[in-house]
Amino acid sequence: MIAMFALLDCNNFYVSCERLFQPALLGKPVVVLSNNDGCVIARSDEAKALGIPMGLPAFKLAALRQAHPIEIFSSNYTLYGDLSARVMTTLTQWASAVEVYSIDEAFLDLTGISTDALTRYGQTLRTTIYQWIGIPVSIGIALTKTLAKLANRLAKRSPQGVVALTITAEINATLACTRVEDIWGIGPGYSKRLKTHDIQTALQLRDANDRWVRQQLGVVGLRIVWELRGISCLPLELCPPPKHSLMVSRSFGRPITALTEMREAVATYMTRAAEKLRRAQRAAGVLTVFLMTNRFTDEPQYSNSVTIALPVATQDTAELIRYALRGIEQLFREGYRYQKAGVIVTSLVPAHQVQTHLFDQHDRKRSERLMAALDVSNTQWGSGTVRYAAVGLRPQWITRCGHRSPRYTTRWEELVVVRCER
DNA sequence: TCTGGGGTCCTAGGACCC
DNA sequence: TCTGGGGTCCTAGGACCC
Repeated sequence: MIAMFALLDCNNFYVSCERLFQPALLGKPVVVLSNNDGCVIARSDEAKALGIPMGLPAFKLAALRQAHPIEIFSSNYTLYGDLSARVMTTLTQWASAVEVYSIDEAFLDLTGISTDALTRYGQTLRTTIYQWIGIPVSIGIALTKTLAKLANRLAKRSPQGVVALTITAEINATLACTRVEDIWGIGPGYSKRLKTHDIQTALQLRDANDRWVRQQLGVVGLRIVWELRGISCLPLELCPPPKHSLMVSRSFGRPITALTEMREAVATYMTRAAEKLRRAQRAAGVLTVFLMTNRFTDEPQYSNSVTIALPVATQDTAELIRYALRGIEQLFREGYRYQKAGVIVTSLVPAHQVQTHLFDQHDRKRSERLMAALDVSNTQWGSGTVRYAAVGLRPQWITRCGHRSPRYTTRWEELVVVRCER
């Protein structure tokens, strides 16, 4: 049986999440900003029509807002994550296999559905998602993931929101008018190289010589070419492979100059990373701490990192904070205005398979119980209810999020209030 | 004043081994 | 004088993704 893939993508996902609870925003230009309200990471169609590009620094919106009533939101990942989970859960009822590819995208296995029924199937799925959750989606269907991605691009522009790309003539026509940089997996580097060899379109790339492609773009590029030919090389990944690394890093709301504040920030990020580790049931064997000044200014620049091999892999917040602080003290130099810091944990191992050693002083059982209690408290009463003193009491450097909407679906005290008047 | 925060995979080259 | 060949592991860096 010939495999068939669908790519379902939530339209302007973050904007759609905001609109779900503020329907008055429908039809208006809306943007969502990155962490720290730094730059634009999601745009409504109306915002795109105004020429607002992805990644536009937020301060450049001010001029545009003089002329147009653009609505601005800070990122509200709690809300987006919850709505994403609802979409993904719904999908599992619709396909034999679902790969959650990102917060707003999923690949579906549609093998076995007859070719002429594919579009109808997609449309029913799309309607269901909109009725049940309220998020508009686009669906592209084709023989390979890479072609499904292209079909999805067409679907976004089609009124039905669903495109099945199964007829050879249509595939060829689509590839002929697709630029190489719009192919999934062809980034700026590869597309530049392809263009110097006068390969401009997906069709030209598909028909290129295998050996040449292998030499120019490696096996990754060759897989893409085969996928464009309709030969599936990228199977669905049904259970996400365990993570190898994990990072927590934020820009500061204002520059940090004092070590005391830097210590608080690093302890805070380390706390968050330890929580992520425990949720994933992993322990970290190596810890990297880094800091940097703002590279967009003329101020003196300094960035550096230090990597610490932990004697025993751990997921204990206190222990990790201890090493992280040691690291940051080593890195910190007076006289700079720091803009960002972060922690990366690597060499992750399953938490129950940690290799201890003879001289290990740490009471691992006690630590496990303590962390469990910490997590239960903070889940029940809100993040940061119980915390280590190192994170500080009232941080002044905290990430900006001046336009964040309520966490409508996950916090009782932030529920939507409906008033009925008679 | 103000420019995100996560991840993955592949490759080349060096160290080391037999 | 003449100095192999093949393998593994690790790391850094580059490419890509959302």
